[in-house]
Amino acid sequence: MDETCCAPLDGKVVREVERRDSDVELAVLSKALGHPARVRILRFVIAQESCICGDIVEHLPLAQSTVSQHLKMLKQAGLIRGTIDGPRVCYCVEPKALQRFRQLVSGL
Amino acid sequence: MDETCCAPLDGKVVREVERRDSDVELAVLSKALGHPARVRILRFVIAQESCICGDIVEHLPLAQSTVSQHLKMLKQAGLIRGTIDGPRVCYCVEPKALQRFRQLVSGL
DNA sequence: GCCATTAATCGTAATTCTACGATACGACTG
DNA sequence: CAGTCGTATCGTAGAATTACGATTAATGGC
Repeated sequence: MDETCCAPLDGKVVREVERRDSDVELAVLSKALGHPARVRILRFVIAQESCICGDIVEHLPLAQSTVSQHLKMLKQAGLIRGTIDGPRVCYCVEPKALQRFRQLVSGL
Repeated sequence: MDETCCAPLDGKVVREVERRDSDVELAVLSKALGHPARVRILRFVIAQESCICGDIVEHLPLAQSTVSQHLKMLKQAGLIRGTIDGPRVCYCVEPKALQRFRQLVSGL
């Protein structure tokens, strides 16, 4: 076995790595909300607490395909989740991700 | 005088406009932190509380011109301020903007 | 099974971002 | 006043984002 491979990291190194991870984590979440349409979508989803994609499209001055793209980005960042409900897709917020975002921003 | 011009808005309209403004406001701030390098720069500036541009460049694996670009974006979003200090530029955080960002994210 | 409905994906054009080296600019130093 | 140091800006190439219409895929009703 290679001693250096899995040797325990000291506290300083651990914190260093964690900090860099959280740089990326915060950047990913921030980027997801880096467009007004996505802020609006997220707020709408939170307000409605469960909402069908079509409702979001109606609520925004954007094409269905564009909204779908924005939803995809929010989903990839982990901020929302989409569950299939018959022929529709029901979107809802992912509270843990939102909480994590709050935590990271508060911790700045 | 045109009555419709400066007529008082009713509460509903005011809240509507405020909400849309804050969509953009949150998007602008989020976008500024939508890149790991900028998160790292902001954290560095906060940690050092006052720091020379050159120190930031040393601290990141990026060219000086790239760092300067990122600083410009953070400045344009209002998150940092740069004051000229002799031949150098001293960057520091803009606490009000940071506080506003926290407020907007908490309010989601 | 066929059709309508709903949402995702594809293709594409225009714009913006990211990174770099090179260059310009402003302010001290000798 | 010439030179140096620290930053900003310019030019540019490649990647990513944003928007749309057209198409595809999946589901439920007839």
